Amino acid sequence: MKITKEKSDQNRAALVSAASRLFREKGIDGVGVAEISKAAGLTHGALYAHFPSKEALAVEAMALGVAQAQDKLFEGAVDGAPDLDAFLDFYLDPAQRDDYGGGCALAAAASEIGRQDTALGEVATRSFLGSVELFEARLRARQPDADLRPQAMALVAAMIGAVAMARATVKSHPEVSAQILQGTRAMLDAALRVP
Amino acid sequence: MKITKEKSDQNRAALVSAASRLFREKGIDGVGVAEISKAAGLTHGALYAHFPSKEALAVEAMALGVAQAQDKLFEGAVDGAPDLDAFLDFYLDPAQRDDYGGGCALAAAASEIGRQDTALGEVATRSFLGSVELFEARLRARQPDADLRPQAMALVAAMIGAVAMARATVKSHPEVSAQILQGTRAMLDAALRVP
DNA sequence: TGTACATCAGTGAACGCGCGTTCACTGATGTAC
DNA sequence: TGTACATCAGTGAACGCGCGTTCACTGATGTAC
Repeated sequence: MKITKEKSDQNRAALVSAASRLFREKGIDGVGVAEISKAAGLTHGALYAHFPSKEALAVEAMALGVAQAQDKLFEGAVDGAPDLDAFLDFYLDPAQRDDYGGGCALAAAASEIGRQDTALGEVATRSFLGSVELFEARLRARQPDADLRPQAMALVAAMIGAVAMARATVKSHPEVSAQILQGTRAMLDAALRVP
Repeated sequence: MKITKEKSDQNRAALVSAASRLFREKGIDGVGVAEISKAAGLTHGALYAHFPSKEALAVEAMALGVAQAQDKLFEGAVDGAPDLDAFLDFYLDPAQRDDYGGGCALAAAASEIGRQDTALGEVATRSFLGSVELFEARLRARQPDADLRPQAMALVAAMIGAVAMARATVKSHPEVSAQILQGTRAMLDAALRVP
């Protein structure tokens, strides 16, 4: 049966939201369209009224994850400048490591993105560069003239790699996992500290 | 038909080798037992004469990848001390980034390991800690007394994260991908340089 | 405002397909006498 | 050394299952008159 435009939009958003959470939790290959649709309170057929394919849904789901992360980043913003230290505290906390579904989409999908279609890599790169710019701005406070882009990229990649490796190690060696996060926090602190 | 013990051992090794390469290329969920068996010159039934499940094969395949990486590391060893700089050159080179099947298993599976069974995380952690020890030994040359473990862990995770993100970005933004590798190389150089 | 009807989001059965795993069978190997 | 036979790695058909996608159908919505 046909439903109101408003309800249809809600359903679409519910699909993207469920996909965003489930893809991060179980990986893109690890969850099917039936499970996503069910989580959104629909049947799988309805999914194809909104998206041409699972892949197209994955791209939108990744974009939502990115948008949510930016919202979180600018939550504690003062004068438009986000609180980078608070963000690092949040990002490198064991709670974020253990929250696949609500955590960082890049860390959750890091090694899968390169194997998926280019559109997903496009969205992932945009998200990555968003963080890089924040780091770069912070670095510029102590080295105003240098080309700080590659260094900022290295720091963001390090942060993402830390969460990915912390997740890979936590089941068998929880103390190693914790040390990865701590060591990375200290490394980023040293690199970003304004003297 | 029954075959010689020697041939059987060769077939088993061929299965592990093919699995190691294909899992890194396509992800563990992205390749089936039929494809692995075919690549090893066997049918899928034979796989179950050697391994109880696909998962058990994945653990051995990861262990092989780790062993190969260590062999590579100790190739250029002088007095038992591997050439860390040469290893970094190799690891952060675009060629390694583009060689999923022959490259680093941790970078290829980073975000998948945590979702798989603990046995795989165990092997991955062992590999990770192997590299951490090398980095730690190098760091100790300039700071003999400090607790350098967390810092060494952060550097190794940064290196793996760099390759994972370089792979995620290379299709849509090759210049970003290259800068991630360059920036990480420079960061590791600075951290490891003996004054 | 009331009526007739085209629209289309959502349903659920069905599609072909490939998955991981099982199993009866084959037949050369390797062993026991 | 020669013969009889148990072993077991490998084959290939078959298992049930879940996958992504399609499609005929439903029926409330929203529009045209």
